[in-house]
Amino acid sequence: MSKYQPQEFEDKWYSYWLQQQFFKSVPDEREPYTIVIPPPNVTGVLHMGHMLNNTIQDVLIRRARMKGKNACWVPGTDHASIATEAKVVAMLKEKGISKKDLTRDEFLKYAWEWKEKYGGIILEQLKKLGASCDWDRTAFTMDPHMSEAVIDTFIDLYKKGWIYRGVRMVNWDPQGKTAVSDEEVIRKEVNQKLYYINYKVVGAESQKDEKPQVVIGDDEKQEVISALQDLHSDLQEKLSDSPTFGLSDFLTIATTRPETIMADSAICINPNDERYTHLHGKKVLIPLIDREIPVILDEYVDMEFGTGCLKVTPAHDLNDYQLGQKHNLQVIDILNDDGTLNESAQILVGEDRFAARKKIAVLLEEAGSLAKTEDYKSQIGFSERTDAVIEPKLSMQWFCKMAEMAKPALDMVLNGEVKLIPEKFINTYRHWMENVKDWNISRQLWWGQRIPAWYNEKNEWVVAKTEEEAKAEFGKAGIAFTELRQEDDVVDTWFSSWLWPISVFNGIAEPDNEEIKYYYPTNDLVTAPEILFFWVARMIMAGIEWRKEVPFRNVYLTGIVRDKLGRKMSKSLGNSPDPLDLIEKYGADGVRVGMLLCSPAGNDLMFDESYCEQGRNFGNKIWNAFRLVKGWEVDDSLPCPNTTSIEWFKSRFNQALTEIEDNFTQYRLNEALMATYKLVWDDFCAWYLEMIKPAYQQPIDRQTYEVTIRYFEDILRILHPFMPFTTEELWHDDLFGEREENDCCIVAQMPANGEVNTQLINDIEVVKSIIGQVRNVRSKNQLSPKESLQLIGKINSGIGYTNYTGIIQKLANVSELTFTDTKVSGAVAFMAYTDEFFVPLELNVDVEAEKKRLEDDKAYLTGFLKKVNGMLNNEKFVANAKPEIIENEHRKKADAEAKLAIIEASLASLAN
RNA sequence: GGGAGCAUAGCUCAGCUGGUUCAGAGCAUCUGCCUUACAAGCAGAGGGUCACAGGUUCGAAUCCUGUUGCUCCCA
Repeated sequence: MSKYQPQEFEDKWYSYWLQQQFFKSVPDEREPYTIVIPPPNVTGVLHMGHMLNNTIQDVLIRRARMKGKNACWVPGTDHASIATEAKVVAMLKEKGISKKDLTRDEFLKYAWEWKEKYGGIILEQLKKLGASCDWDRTAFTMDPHMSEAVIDTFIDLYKKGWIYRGVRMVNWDPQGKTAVSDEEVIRKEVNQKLYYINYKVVGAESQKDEKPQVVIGDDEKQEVISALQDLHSDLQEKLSDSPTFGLSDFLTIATTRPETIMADSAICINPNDERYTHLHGKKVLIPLIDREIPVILDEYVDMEFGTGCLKVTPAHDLNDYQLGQKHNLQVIDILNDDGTLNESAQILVGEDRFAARKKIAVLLEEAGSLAKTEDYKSQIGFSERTDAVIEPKLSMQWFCKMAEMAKPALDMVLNGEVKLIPEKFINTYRHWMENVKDWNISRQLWWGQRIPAWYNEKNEWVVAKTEEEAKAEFGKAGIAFTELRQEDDVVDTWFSSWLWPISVFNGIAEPDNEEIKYYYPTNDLVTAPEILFFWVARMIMAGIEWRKEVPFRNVYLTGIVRDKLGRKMSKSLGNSPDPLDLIEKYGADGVRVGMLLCSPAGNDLMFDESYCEQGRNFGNKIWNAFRLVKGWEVDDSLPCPNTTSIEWFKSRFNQALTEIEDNFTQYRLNEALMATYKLVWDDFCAWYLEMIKPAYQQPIDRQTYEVTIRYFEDILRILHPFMPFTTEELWHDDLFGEREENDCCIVAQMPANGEVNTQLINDIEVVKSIIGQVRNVRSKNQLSPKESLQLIGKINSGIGYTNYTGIIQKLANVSELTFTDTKVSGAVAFMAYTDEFFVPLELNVDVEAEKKRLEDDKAYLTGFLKKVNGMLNNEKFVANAKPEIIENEHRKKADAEAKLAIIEASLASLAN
């Protein structure tokens, strides 16, 4: 056997598993265990987030398979309408083809070609990781039956009155030329400028020097009046710096978007704003285009912000839109779908919104209407898909009502039908579900499921699955038509992926089919918290709506993969390693282990390549342990000297098994892995193998050999979910004898729980401590490990050392272990538990150092005892603490007193 | 601005509903070893006022309040 080179056997075993159809699942008598993959974007390539996510899913699915469940992991991709359409448009552009010149069908043909060519890349990459998906089930959100489910559910919701159509302010992506949902808008803080712009007040040529008209008939109030007039003058003076107040024939607004002034419908001020009472009922002129707009009053305006005058642009701002609705303002849309200015703007027509912003600032400056500019930071929305700045835009869209569906979906999480792991996400979930807004489901794209709505020439419309049915609907309603036109928009991709756990089993069209009944609800969903609302919440809604049952029992929310500096790994930052390079470098098993080592559930993980290195080193350790065992010759005439070691490891193994099981139950995969890691590395390799290992080139007895091979096989089983390739490779070594074609680690049964001899485990802990201390004596006295020592024990505990002398002698290199009832003088002494041990050395023992060590121990124990006694003498403690805790304190006291007595005795003997 | 969460060794994290002198694991670091399974290793060692300040309690990393710092979500 050669060095550990995992790359040499990974592909071989993956092909073998495929060939043996081990990933394939068909309904049978066994209990199902099902995971549907969060379908990666069809345009995507594997990134570290996928690596983490799919490693976890594969660990879960492999473990379930080995526990005798019918494990089914359904893979697939989603069609990612915006991202894919953008890719296809870009590809066509390179070929010199413009989307505008294509018909819908022609475009879709190109899109499908693109999808067939590139759409499967990410799934191929998952195979490198070892993902044991049932590839025969690979689904795509635009597969015919998946699309049909989307259309059917659309119609169903429409009939329930939960889908409606209306003009709304939507998040417009001018680059993707489509609306996107609120959840697809990413807010970022951006440095901007705040432009202060003067609007001329109509019919207010020269109020500047006028004193306020005060009409009071009472002469006696004259004093008050002149005082008021003085106050006014003072104010004028004080505020003369401010453009707002200097000229009462202008008002000044502050805006970050000067290019939209041509779309203004009003200026709004707060009625309580005393600075502006003179403007009530007035009209102003928009600079540059001189269109007259009213000044309106609304308490919505924040008097503190800017100048307190708000330009109202209903077509281009959500809040302004609402204000406009309230005050019946005109809506003037000056932007084209691509973000350029249209004819309604009158000026700068055809310019891009950002170019227009710069130019209009110059124009305003020249016209003397720009009072000043200031730097300003604010939150701007960006499209998740194209990163274009989102433009609030009014348009006709399709919406799905959420309130009715949100309620039961919330309840299912609150009552534990669906568990979120970690639980902290329940709060976030609840908050969102209680404040859920209607879902804009239409997208102005071609790639996706086309909305099944049909229009006649007058734009009257019906919702129907086919044109024929639509015609029938028109007929039924008695509405005339000559020709029907289908809605151009498609539905949001999430409107198909929310059906994913149902539609991959064709559960919408055939709700009673065998597969959906067997596999649904699925068991675990593993996904990122970012899409808790986008996707998870909506899948729960859809599940309840169409299956009357939640789609999964547990949602394991992974963290975000960040780099060492805590930055999210992303392509644009270039701080993400290529997962395939990592696999090449450390092996798939090493990367899998590396990912899991640093991924506590729900917390972000600070990924570093060194974790993969640790994973690879672990693989190497296992590999070499195997080489050791493989190299042994068996001599059948030898008796078995290792019964204690053999029994000890069995107990330790069973103990660890429980611990691992427990960690899995709580989805603490990193801890399950660490428990496995320590069992294998520390207990098996460092202790057990060392205990039983025959001397160099010596044979081993039959019994130890056979047992150890069985242990090794069990170890491969528990390691398999984490390290599938290495374990499968070793599984097939002829050390284990001939194996049937389908006898593979991947389908082996997980070891069952067994008995744990706690006494033995505790004893061995003491034995380990003895071994450690003998080694210490050696290194402190600069003795070679090869030099064997004598060891004498004075046993005060009840531990029966006869079973352990062999182990101690072997691992501590002790030539002779004897026992005595009296202290041994002139030897190095140490304690293990309450037993004393002496190592007689040729050289002089440093009595002073020995004394100091004992004094230190004594001081420690005295302090310890003092504390324990303090507690036991404290009436309140005895009165309040639980009995078992008090009992424990008594035991601590007894232990400490026993040790102390021994130390005292040692000190006394040293004094002689 | 509203809400949630986090703060423990150089790093990544355990530490459950207070109770061993409770402060722990892995990695990293340091020291000594190429001891024929493994230097991708072996044998040892060091390292923390559990963010800060109060409080509750016989007892606080753990519960409460405030402060600071960071993160996320929503507006």
